[in-house]
Amino acid sequence: MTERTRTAPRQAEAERNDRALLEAARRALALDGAHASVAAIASRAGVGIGSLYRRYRTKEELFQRLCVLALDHWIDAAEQGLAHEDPWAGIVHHVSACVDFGPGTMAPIAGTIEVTEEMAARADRCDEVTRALVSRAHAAGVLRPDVTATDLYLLVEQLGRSPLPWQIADQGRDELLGAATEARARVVAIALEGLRAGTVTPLPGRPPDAGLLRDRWEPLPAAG
Amino acid sequence: MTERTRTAPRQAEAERNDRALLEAARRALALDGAHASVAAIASRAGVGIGSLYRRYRTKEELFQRLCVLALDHWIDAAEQGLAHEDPWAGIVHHVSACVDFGPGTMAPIAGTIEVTEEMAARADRCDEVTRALVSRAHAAGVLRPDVTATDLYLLVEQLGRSPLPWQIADQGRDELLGAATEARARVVAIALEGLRAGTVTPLPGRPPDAGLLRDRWEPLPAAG
DNA sequence: GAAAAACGGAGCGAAGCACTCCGTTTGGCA
DNA sequence: TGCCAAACGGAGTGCTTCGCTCCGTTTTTC
Repeated sequence: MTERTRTAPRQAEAERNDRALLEAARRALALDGAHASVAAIASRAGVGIGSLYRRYRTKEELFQRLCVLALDHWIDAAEQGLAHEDPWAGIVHHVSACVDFGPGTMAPIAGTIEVTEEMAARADRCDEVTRALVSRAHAAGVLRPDVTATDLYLLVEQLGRSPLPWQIADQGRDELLGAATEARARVVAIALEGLRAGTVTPLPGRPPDAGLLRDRWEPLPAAG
Repeated sequence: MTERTRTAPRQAEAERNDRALLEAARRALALDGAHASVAAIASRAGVGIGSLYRRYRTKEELFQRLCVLALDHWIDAAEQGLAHEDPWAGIVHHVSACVDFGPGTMAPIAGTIEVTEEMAARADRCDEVTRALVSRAHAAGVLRPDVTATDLYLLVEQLGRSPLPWQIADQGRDELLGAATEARARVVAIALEGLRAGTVTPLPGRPPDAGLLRDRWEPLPAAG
């Protein structure tokens, strides 16, 4: 098959624009949460509003797509972690990769958009793969035994919500961007160290229920 | 002086309202960042908009007051930490107390309000007292030596930005609120464990510059 | 029962929102 | 070279939400 994968230049631009849009949406969401506006996203991506709406029929559709990508990223990071021979290195890889993408960024829009089947399926797979990562590390004795997969999720969500790098980028203080990213990496390293086995102080309270993370996404039953 | 501190009932209500306003503002800021609206704050506090504006001439003034309170809280927590005999317990107390109040909540409005002298003075004192807490722990050998005061600040800011409890409260899922708070405490405990001396992996990169935290608050020099 | 003080919220002009519509630009092809 | 389809950017639209003012009401005091 001598299939020519020649991409038309206009089509290539469209693809670049799509990537820029999703990246911009991710940043806007990290900075402004649920109040992120389509105008801000398009402008940040260097793309006209018209082009945004040619690709996504509504703002909600764009956000849903972004959620799918974030979940995919999470799954990939976990699978790559499982591919590591060293279970501890697997955890480290997973957490670091997730924090960089920032799945916690999606949390603020929980409950404001409809959960598609695509999203739900990805979320299930997330649970699966994360639990596998955690139990392998538990079995190897490298992860503190009282940490659950839900604990890990919350930690990653928390660490990924650092607005500092994006805030600095948004303010145009580019000379500080490297320093901000480095600083965040240090915080992640500290937290990772706290996950290691061999600690003395047990975690407080009961292990968190996984439903805690899911329920946010369901529409509210009724108003009081 | 037999000064009668009898408080008029109407004056007591005013005080209660003020407290409710500040608490509501804190929550609104945690949930909506810089987009938090005065209407939402007043409504959440169960107070009329008119009453809000009788106490604070502008939204900015309210936020400035809130920043002062947050900085005071930070300072108090550090001083109480220093009062502990055990340097490690001091760190733990400081971090836990700060996360509960959530000074990281103020980060999103950095650069959108003018920094008053009151705020600047408090910020200086914060630096001072935090550095004291950290160096005492370093001297005692209980805090990992490569952690700086700025690292600690970033960690606390990060941990304090957990939106989960407030998000759940906002959605009216009160039955989950306790679980959410407990879950957050576990994450904090994990991070604290990572601060302990005796860890093997050194922190990546160079120690962060303190200016990283300050520059956000200064108005931008000019638009590109 | 009148003055003072604190209250809640309707209303205002301005700003911001999601989204539509359309004139322009670009590359492929006869 | 001229024409068409495709992708483009952004002004315009109706509507919501914003910060804030203004005012009628309620409560306390004397």
